[in-house]
Amino acid sequence: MMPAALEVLASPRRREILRLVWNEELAAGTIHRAMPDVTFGAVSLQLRALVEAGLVEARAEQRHRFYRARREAFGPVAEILERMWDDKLWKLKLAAELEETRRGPKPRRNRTTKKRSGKRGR
Amino acid sequence: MMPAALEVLASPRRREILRLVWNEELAAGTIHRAMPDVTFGAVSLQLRALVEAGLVEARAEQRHRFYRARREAFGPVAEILERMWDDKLWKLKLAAELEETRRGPKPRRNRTTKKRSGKRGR
DNA sequence: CAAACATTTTAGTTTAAACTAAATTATCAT
DNA sequence: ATGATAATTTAGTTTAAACTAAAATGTTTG
Repeated sequence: MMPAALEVLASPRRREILRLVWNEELAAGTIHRAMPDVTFGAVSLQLRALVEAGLVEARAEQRHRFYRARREAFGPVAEILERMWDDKLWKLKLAAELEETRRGPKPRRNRTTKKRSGKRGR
Repeated sequence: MMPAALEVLASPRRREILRLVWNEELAAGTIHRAMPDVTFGAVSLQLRALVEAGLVEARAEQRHRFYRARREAFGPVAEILERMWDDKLWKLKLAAELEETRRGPKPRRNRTTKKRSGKRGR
């Protein structure tokens, strides 16, 4: 548990993702489907932050990338998080925080990355 | 330990303050003197955040206000923090983070709140 | 190879956090 | 009251986080 991890855990959005990949490995797309209020891109960026902090692992398989929590990396914090997720009151609190904490542009509607032409090589 | 506390712990500055008032009660001014790179006002605001999160208690005595950590409120996190503070490597990390994390206007120099006229009633 | 799918990356926008400077409040001493 | 000291509060500034939209990357399938 390094100081950086505390920063990562501060975000309700990242905690929400963490909860999803706590007990099972999930593909990025599956994680995104569980939080339709943000774009796929946003989820991908948060997943990156979690991986860089060493809290989550990624595994590529075919077109998918599967993510799961590295529970060993949490130490005593694992307990705190699990208790939070079990507690109904805290579930409500998380919902409220996600509402509040939404940053970036004002809420719009349909949240998948929109394709357009699809040309241009690098 | 509520979700809000995780947010509060995310700030290196607040963790620095917390460390100071972990084992002893200190006046706001004493705390500020220990971190001369920020103004008294900035310290006061962070103290407020810590008190509002229930992590720190304040006691008024004469012209002073004494602050101390409410260690009961930390649960398993207390251990994490104490280990962080004991660890020499983490001490270096904290210094680096404080350097990095300095927000607000670019660094200037002398950091006490400057007085001016001092009139004007409310 | 093109098209579809799964995901990441980039560039730019909005919002909130951490801060500063100054003003204000509060207490004590003269 | 006036002044000195201790701290808080307010208003405004800067920076970084969370996000969006679009483009890019990589993989599988026809």
